[in-house]
Amino acid sequence: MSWSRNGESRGYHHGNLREALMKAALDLIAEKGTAGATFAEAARRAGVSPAAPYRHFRDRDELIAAVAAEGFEQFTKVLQAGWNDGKPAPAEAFERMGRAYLDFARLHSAEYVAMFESGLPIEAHPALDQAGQRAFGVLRDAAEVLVATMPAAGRPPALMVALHTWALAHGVASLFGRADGSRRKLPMTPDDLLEAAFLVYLRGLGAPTN
Amino acid sequence: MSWSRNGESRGYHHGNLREALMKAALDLIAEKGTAGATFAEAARRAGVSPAAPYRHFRDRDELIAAVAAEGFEQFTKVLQAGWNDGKPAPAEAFERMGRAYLDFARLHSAEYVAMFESGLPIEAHPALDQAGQRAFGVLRDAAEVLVATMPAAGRPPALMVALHTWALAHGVASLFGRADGSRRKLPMTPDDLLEAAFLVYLRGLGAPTN
DNA sequence: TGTACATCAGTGAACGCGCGTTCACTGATGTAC
DNA sequence: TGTACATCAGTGAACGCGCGTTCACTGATGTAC
Repeated sequence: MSWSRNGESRGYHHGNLREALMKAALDLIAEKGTAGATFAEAARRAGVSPAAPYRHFRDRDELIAAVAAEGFEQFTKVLQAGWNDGKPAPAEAFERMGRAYLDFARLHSAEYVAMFESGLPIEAHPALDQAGQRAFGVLRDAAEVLVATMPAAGRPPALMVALHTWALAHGVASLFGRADGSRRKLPMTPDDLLEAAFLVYLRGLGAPTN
Repeated sequence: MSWSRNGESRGYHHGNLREALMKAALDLIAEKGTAGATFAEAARRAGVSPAAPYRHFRDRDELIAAVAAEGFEQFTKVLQAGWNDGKPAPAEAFERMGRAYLDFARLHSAEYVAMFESGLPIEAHPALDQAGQRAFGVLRDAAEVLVATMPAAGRPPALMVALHTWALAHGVASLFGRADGSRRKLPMTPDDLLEAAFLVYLRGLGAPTN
């Protein structure tokens, strides 16, 4: 590589500026929230002049949108890994996916904020919208499989189950799963809280809870 | 009153500046998000010089915190009204409280944003923290009553039920209940989605669902 | 293999803007006597 | 009832700051021949 990791010396070209700006934006979100992620400061952290980011992003929103979109890509993989094709049993895999959801929100809270609280108008960022829908697709497909294990009579709509799951996981993550100071105190771990909620919910659906 | 509603003419003293600034902050949050609510712009909208707000709030955060705290006060009342002392039956009242939750999030979305997404460190604003805990107290008390209607064997902890309810309602509200452009599309109303989730959840708890 | 040239990524200086904040001030209100 | 005075809420001008954005530029890289 032509640039040093410590930023001590690098050539005229950064070589990796796009990624460096996204990384800086994530750090800024983690430190100061979504409003603290400015173009100028991201450039400064990347060790580059304030005009340089314009070679890679049209404006600040596009940078945040790129960060959020990449967050959704990772999120999709994390959910897929948790679900693991529903093995060994759909109900168990579904819960494991829920824990994977929370892990992501906790370990990648800056990405999570960019994805869900950036306030970007999704119409203006179709790539972001699609990335988000791919992530939700994992949830929905898992819900299809889960629902199919249930008795045909009174089988609930898979889409509804997927939406309920998402709402529950998102609610737990954003109320209690924050790493920053705005998190609410809790007498149990967010994981345990979500797992318990899933168990109750699945029982309510009439699902086999292994 | 000594000040006209249209701002056309008023005396040297505004007479109502504190409230006017809070109202302006809410409008700004609704229009541009939490970051768009600046001290200067709030002063401008209240028809007052940029130095005037300092007579009422130490800084911008204190203004937002005041807005959020008042939001929690209203929220508490709305939840209490929905719950209505658990009448006529706890399960029914509990769902009604859930709808009240969503109504609040939809009809007072700027307050809701200030309450849950302002990024204010709660330690720094104890009054805000307390207001939030009073709101949660309504939920917790309702959960106590609801749980008490269930068979003593296998009765779930009320606190857990309250937290699950909060997470579910917050998840639905913040993913699907927004009035602004960042809301996700949904093939049903958020109210219906939440109500269905409650029904499933309560069934899972073994609650009598009237 | 070398050279000329096009392309590209980053420079650095400059600008206008809105924000936060301070300051000495002034007009209005209320109260003591 | 009137007057003097203290208190308070808002003024307006000023400042420094960081951000977003533009601009002509320059150093580096890659490629055609």
